[in-house]
Amino acid sequence: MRGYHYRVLAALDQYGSGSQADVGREAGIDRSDVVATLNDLLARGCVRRTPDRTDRRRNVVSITRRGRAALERLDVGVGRVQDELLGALSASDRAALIRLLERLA
Amino acid sequence: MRGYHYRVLAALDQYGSGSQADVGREAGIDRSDVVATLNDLLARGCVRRTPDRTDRRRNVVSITRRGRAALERLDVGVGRVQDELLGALSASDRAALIRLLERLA
DNA sequence: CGGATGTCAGCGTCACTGAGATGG
DNA sequence: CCCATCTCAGTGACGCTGACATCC
Repeated sequence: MRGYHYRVLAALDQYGSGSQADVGREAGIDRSDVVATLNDLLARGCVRRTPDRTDRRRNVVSITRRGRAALERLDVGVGRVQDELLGALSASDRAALIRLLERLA
Repeated sequence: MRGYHYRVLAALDQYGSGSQADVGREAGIDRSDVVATLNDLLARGCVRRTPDRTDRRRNVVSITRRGRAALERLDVGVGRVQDELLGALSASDRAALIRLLERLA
């Protein structure tokens, strides 16, 4: 899986089901790229895509049990990489860096 | 111009002339990509590429007057973008962020 | 011989644009 | 009518790999 898959799964986990456009906005991914990413995740059984009957333009996307399990594994990996990347920093330095970056964001 | 062009010009300005492999190492760019980047810069008259007579495997790359002028214009633009990006931070916050990032690097 | 250099072709990822069809 | 949504095709930038010929 790539960054796009991780971001989509994380967005679905955090914000719950939504239209593809919603997912794109939450994950910071262009609508065009959401399509292909969801196709991949669908092939892996990580998400569901069901037409919205109240608004026939939309698909409602939701995360599956497999998707949640995959997300947990990815979180572990991301945490490990993050610890390695930030290994040179103390806990308070790490917090300071995150605070500064959040202000930029 | 793209990031690669900027990084090559900046490396030549900082470290002086060198082989293409040197430039790549200084700018953090793969040897393969250095070739195409130098071709572009050559077409713009920003660099020179001359065979090294003491080591016939090498080309010696150096920055031209045009290249230095281009680099100065790019520096201005980068500075403006940087000020905009970091606008939310005080001077001391900015210094703190840079120090933390340098430790990661 | 091992190792460095320059070059080329190709691939994967992220990010964006433009267009079209459908529907609110 | 305007606007949102989903989809597709294409492009650019960055970064990397593998291969090859050449030369130290």
